[in-house]
Amino acid sequence: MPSIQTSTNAMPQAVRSFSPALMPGVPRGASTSALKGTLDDLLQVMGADAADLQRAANVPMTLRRVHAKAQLFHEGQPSEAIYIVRAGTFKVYHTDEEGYEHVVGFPAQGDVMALDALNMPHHPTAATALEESSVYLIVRRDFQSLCMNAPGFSRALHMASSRAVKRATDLTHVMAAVAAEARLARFLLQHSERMASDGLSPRHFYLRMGRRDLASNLGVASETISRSFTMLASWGLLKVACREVEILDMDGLRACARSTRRQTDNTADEARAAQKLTH
Amino acid sequence: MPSIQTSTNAMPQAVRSFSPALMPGVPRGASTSALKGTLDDLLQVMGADAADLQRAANVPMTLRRVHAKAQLFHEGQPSEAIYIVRAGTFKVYHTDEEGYEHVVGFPAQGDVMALDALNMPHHPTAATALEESSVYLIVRRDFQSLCMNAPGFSRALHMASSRAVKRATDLTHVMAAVAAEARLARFLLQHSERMASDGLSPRHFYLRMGRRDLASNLGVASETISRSFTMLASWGLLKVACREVEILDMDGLRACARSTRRQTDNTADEARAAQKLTH
DNA sequence: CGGATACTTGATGAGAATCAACCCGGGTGG
DNA sequence: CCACCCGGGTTGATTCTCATCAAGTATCCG
Repeated sequence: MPSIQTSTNAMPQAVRSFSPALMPGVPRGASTSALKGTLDDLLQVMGADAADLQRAANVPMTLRRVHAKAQLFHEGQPSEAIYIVRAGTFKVYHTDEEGYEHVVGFPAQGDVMALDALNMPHHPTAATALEESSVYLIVRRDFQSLCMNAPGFSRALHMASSRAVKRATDLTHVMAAVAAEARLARFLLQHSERMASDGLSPRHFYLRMGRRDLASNLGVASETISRSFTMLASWGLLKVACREVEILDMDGLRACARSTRRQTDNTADEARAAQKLTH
Repeated sequence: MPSIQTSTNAMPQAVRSFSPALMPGVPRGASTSALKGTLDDLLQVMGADAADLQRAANVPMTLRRVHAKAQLFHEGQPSEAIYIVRAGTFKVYHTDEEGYEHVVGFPAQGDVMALDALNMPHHPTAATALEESSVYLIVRRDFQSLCMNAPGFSRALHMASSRAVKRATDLTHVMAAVAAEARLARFLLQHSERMASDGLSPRHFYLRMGRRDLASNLGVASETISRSFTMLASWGLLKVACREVEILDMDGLRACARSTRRQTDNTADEARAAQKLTH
């Protein structure tokens, strides 16, 4: 396993013991460590399988640090690279002609950004870091040669593309729910699954994005997100303190997320009943 | 340029002269022609650039015919292949636990299906043909060797993945619009652009999907789609006869699509005004 | 012709967008 | 140190769109 020294390298494994004061997490420790990356570390971050990993050469790769609230690339900028998140979280968004910005996703560790700009001259979206982050940067020229020479990279990229398509599709599933609480519930469940697959606690986590960005991502008003949070909390499904979320009743949350169409009386009671009996 | 004999091979170039009776298009002509495909034809369908095309070998590829309303793969089925649309149109959808089916997209010529199943054991979605169609089928084993040996294929696949991500993102943009007419307008505009990029008329086309599927894709009720169609038509933006759509005022339609937030009076008047002055 | 399916149109109720006020923590500057 | 502002978050009141139910029309297929 390759070792890399980066201040934002490892997520805190013990999530349940984080202190809210630490969470904004801007300059924890000295941020002066030089950033060095290797191809095999990149492949590992991307989730390549073992066969590809051991074939990977130990060539250096450029690892760029992105400060909180800094933007990695902006919309309309000529697209000359793709970015793989090494650590941290981003928000990818598109601002339409009226200035309204629609958040497309929140890429985190292992996600590839700007994939959609590969066959376009300009970026269709912008990306800003929600916290201290670092990304592998692969410019077009290196991209070509890597696909040719590094056997595992092309495969890993295909897999990452596959995940990206899956993610975007999942987002449409979230937005397909008409009820606001259902959308939020689906989002939280997806986030929970992602946490679990990253080896973190699936029931207790800290959201890196604000209500506004979350609302934009889910396609509702930010006030509605606020209300939905208090709704879910009042039903005993979760406990929420600003951006810190603890899921109390996973099955109840799933039941709430299931209701594609509106819950008139029966389905609402069913959801509440499900939450009652599991509790 | 490779030549392939398939009854559904070429889209009718003269779109403005199609007759509605022909459109359901079920068994137009003898459907007995043997299906043969080649790698370079596949690459051309996928939109590979010239450099890759001339390097492509003329190896045979399996081309599968899919009848209208037949399903190419169903949800939960073990994923063993990807599919590239050679001709026709599909609907890709996901049915949730309540039986409600959410249409994720309408892949057409050159689109790759089941990309999201590449890194999963089972298909997360199902696909059924909306008309007589044909697809290139690439099983996992061939997929691996193709990526290794055919230099252009891996590149073409990366480009196709890029487009797929872009498509999915665009869908979220469509669904982000709150007003139903805006969603429909955005969908029609995207469809128009796609028509144009396929060399067909961007102002006059025939929708292959029903209101129900369209509504599901856009995240609204089918009745609302119906109403939105009549709304847009009554504003003089387009002329619609069942599934045949003719865009009369492209700029007006764009103005309608722009309104992210609801149009109270002024924006509605603006849209109508824009439509007036262009007409 | 009968049944089914697709599409349209109408009436009604409910949920959410919008406007607005308020609370709170953190930063800034006096 | 306090006053102040500011952005983020919560909550309330009101308007309005859309989902839903329902009925009607048209079209296709057997």
